[in-house]
Amino acid sequence: MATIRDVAEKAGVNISTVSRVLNGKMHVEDQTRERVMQAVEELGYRPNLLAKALKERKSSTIALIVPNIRNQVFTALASGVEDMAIKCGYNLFLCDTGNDISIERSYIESLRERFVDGIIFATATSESEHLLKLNDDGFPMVLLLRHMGANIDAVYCDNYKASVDGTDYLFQKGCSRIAFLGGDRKISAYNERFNGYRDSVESHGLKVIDKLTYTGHETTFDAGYKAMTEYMKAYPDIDGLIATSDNEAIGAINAVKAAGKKVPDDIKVLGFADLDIVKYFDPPLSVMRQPLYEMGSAAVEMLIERINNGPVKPVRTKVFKTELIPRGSV
Amino acid sequence: MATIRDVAEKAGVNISTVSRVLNGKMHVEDQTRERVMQAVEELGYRPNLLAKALKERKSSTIALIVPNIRNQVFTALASGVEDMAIKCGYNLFLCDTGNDISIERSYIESLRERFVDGIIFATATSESEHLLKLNDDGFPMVLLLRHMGANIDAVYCDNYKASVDGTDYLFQKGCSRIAFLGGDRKISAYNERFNGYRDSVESHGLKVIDKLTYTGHETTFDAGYKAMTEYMKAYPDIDGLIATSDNEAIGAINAVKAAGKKVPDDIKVLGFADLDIVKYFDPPLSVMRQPLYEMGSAAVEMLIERINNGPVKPVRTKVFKTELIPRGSV
DNA sequence: CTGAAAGCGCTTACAG
DNA sequence: CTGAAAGCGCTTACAG
Repeated sequence: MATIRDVAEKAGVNISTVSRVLNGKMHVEDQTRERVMQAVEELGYRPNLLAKALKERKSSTIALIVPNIRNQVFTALASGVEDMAIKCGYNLFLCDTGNDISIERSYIESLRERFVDGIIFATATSESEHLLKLNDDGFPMVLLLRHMGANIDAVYCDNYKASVDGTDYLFQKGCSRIAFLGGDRKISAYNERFNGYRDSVESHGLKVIDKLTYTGHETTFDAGYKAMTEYMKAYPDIDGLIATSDNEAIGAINAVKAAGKKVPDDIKVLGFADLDIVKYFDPPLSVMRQPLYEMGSAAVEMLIERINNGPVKPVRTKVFKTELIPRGSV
Repeated sequence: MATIRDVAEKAGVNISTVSRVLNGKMHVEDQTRERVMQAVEELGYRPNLLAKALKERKSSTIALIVPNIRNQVFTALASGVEDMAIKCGYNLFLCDTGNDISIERSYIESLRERFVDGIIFATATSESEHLLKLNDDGFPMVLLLRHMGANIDAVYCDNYKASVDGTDYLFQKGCSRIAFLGGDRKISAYNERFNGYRDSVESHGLKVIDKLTYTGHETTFDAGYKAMTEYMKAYPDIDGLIATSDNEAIGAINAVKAAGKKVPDDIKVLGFADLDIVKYFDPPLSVMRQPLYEMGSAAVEMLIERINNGPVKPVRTKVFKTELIPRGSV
């Protein structure tokens, strides 16, 4: 590989001049520029970004940390993050923690050793003290999907309102006995969605159906199936379900079918996210839609702003609106 | 951040000694090592991997290039790639080309500027001349899922045999009029699956049903829906379908249902991949299973071997077996 | 076993 | 507008 030295030699100038031409910061005489560019061309010169980064103390890389990339929620997020990162001149490291906090820690360590300019976390829980600490260190970071209160930049959606609206919608469609299918309360999104559900149900003078057994679970198809099966046993009069994830909603629908009941006639089911596949199910899943791709893009924009401006500016949050997408399951 | 110089000073040794302790290559006296490690500890020293990479000409990063991360085939692959990369001490760049060859080119350029040690491509087509060239340059790379003939390391599955077996299976289950739902023939996997289908059908003395209109299409739900709808019109006696992707298969099943027919009673549908979600559909999708996660891991192992051994060794390929997973759709 | 020095390929004050 | 020099933080021959 040709270096800046080779280019300088070929063009008959000093390496600093080559650097100036390539970075376009200072005025360089047209003739000189021409000669440099020609040398660059002829040698097929490509700058060594490692050297540049070492000197500039800026790598133009960012990282996205997710708990499980095979969950389509995070895939959609990753897609938005990746596209925007590239658009802004950054390359993206993908890190999958598998929900293991010690793996997350070691990711953070190696990413800092690589001088990534910032990190987007889609893994925050109320127990993520290491994230608080990282933020206090002034390291550029943005929480995505899940927040930790007011001290860290974050992009998420209006989970509480979405859940109120979603539950109200089920009532409006004739449900009178609505259960909630949650996720780990240590995750802000799930906690807020529970609160929204609870407030809607109580405002209708009814009682919450939420077996706290499911508090610690993951939002998987199988968890949804299992939970719905038990709900139907424990509360035979259930006629509606709001799930905190599409995966659980689909699993729950399968459980309803397996029990010989019908969706939406016997039990209406509302999902949360609008993953790419859910409209192809039978019945197509009605959801509170989160604009995941756009949220991913927004997180990158926020992160880059933080990278450029440093930790001085006030903490920012961007809260996306959810949208009810009525389909066949309600 | 503390540097190696700070550590050396604190420990009262030369920076080269610090380097030796940290890299553990040469013998260092126990006392000296102790002092160094203590200084490292006290300062919270972390090495600058950019500087290390610049000096060693090895970044310990690799990249995965996919056409569309939102297609679960590539998510499953990425999961295997990421886990194995981390296990081997590499960080992973994720690059999504959106099937745009000029974006792929610019990814390759920036990745080389970042001195990634190698790249895994899940994007190869018969028109990927730039990949041929990169390989000729001696750059470490592995093709994943799709190969380009014998000159580049590759990991894929036995598409031809899988397709023969899959089609035979449909015959065995009583089908006599089996259509094929393909993908772009410029992609080795799709081409080989067509060939397998064709040979099976012809060995039964029957004719291929494959509207070449679909040759250039993407393997999406909607493409599957549309194609199946037209197939049913053009060939009302169709009683089986082998799809080259799960997405198309699901779309096709929906088309069958929409036409008032039943799967599998009227038309049997076989998918290809075994994406995480397909067993939750109604009916659950029968598939030829590709071990995507394992294929991703294997590609990393092959790539790292290539990185360590250079371009001298003969080209290697690893071909995974597929497995028939019978479920409800056949 | 350890130190002093050179160098990886850049950028950027500092001169002129 | 351009050049010469220092330095980013490491590793690794070269001496001793």
